[in-house]
Amino acid sequence: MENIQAIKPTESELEILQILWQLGKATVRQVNDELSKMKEVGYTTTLKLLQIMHEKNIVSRTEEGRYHLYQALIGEEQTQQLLLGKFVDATFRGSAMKLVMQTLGNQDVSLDELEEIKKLIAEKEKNLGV
Amino acid sequence: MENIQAIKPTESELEILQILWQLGKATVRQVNDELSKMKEVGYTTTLKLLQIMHEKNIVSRTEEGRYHLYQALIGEEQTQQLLLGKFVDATFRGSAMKLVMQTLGNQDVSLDELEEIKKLIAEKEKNLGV
DNA sequence: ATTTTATTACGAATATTTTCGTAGAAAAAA
DNA sequence: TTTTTTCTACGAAAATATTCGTAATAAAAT
Repeated sequence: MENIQAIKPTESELEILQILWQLGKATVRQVNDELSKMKEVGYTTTLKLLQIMHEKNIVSRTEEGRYHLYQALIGEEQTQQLLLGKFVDATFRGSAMKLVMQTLGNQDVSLDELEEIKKLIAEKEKNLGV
Repeated sequence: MENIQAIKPTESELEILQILWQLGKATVRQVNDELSKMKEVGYTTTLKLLQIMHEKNIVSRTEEGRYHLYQALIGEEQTQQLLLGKFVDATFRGSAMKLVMQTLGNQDVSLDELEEIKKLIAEKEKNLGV
C-alpha cells in the first residue's frame, strides 16, 4: 500500500518540489542555486524549508558524508492531480470542464498539442462507447 | 480603462467571491449563511473578511439603511484567468497543455462536454490556419 | 597548525491569513 | 419604555507560512 500524501504542499514547498522532481536527489546547495535563479533567497531559508518538508515526510533525506541529499517522496503527477482537484473546486466550483475550456480558450497551445488533445478525446470517447 | 486587479485573492476571499458571483449584491448575513453551508464560520469572521476585501477594492459596498450590501468588483472569468495562469506556472511549470491533458485524463468529463471541447479545438485550428 | 569556508540545527523574528471577542449603535420585540 | 436582537467597527489573538541570524561542527584551504 502506498503512502498517499493528502496534505497540500505550500507554495514554497511546491517550488522546491519542482526542483527536486527535476534533479532527483539534490543537496541543499543545489536546490538553493536553482531557487536563486527564480528569486532572491537565503541559503538557510532553503535549508529550513527542506528540513520542514522532511519532518512532514514530503522529502526523504540521506546523509552522504558531510552533505544531506534530499529527494521528493511524493510524485509529480500525483501531486499535480491533488492540487488540480482542489484548484478546480476552489476556482471553478468543481467544473473541470470549465477549466479546460478556459485554458484552451486563452492559454497558448500549439497545433501539435491540439492534435494530442484530439487523440486523447477520441480515446475517451471510445471508452465511453460512442 | 478598466481596473485590473492583479492581486490574487486568498482562499477565504475566493470562497466569498464565489458566493458573491452567485448572489450579486448580498449582505454579510447572506454571505455568512451561504458560507455556513460549507463550513463552520463565525459571523464576525465573514464580516471582517468582507471589510478587508472592501479595503482591497475587491468588493464594493453600499449602505442600504442599516445594512451594507457587498458586491464583487472583479469578474469571475477574469479572476479564474488570473488564478489559472498562476496555477499553471506553479503546478505545471507553465505548461497549459499538461494541465489540460491531466484534467481530461482523470477528471470526470461527459460526452457532451467532449463535443464542446472538440468544437473549440476546431475553432482554434481554423484560427491557426490549418 | 591556523584560518577560512561550508554545512546542519534550531530558535525566533516577520509576514500573512484567519478567526473572534468586545464595544457601541440602531432596530425590533416585549 | 425597557430589553433583546442585530448590525458594524476594530483590535488583537491564533494559526500558518516564510525568512533569517547565530551557534556548533567539520572540511578545506592556507
